[in-house]
Amino acid sequence: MKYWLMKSEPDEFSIDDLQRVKVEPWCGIRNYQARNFIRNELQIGDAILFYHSSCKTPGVVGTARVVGEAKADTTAWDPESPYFDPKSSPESPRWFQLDIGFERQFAKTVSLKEIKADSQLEHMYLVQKGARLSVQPVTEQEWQRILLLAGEKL
DNA sequence: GCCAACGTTGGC
DNA sequence: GCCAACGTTGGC
Repeated sequence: MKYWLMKSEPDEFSIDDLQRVKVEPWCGIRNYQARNFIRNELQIGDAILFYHSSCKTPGVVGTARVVGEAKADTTAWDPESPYFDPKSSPESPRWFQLDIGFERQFAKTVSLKEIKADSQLEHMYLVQKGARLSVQPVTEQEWQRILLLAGEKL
């Protein structure tokens, strides 16, 4: 089992939304590196740190799990969708999505500020300069450290 | 709202 | 294949 971090803008889709719907098709990824992770490396059962970005307190707010296989992102060929990409088609899909299931919401957000200040997390991809990937790998040590900072049981 | 750091596009 | 222009991300 692998560990990942996924970013979401809470104004668009928050951990509360995920808790409500239980399972969400994670679509709209339009970055090739993130696409490759989604399509090639994320597997059912993999664990996800759910991260809120572009908000008052950016940080990890809970966990989720991969619950579905990668499949073509149909929003890419929907002209009405904000994620429309004319270069993707049902015959040759360019973008992929997969189902994410709610796991837990932390009682306390592990803020980006805290993560940056933590010497054990200084190598996390998230805090590297210019790191913007919305889907990124996390080590088991980083996973455990984040849960510890959240005051959660592993 | 600003802007640094990237990624993408498209002319050449 | 180069690279300038443009678009996006996301913290502040």
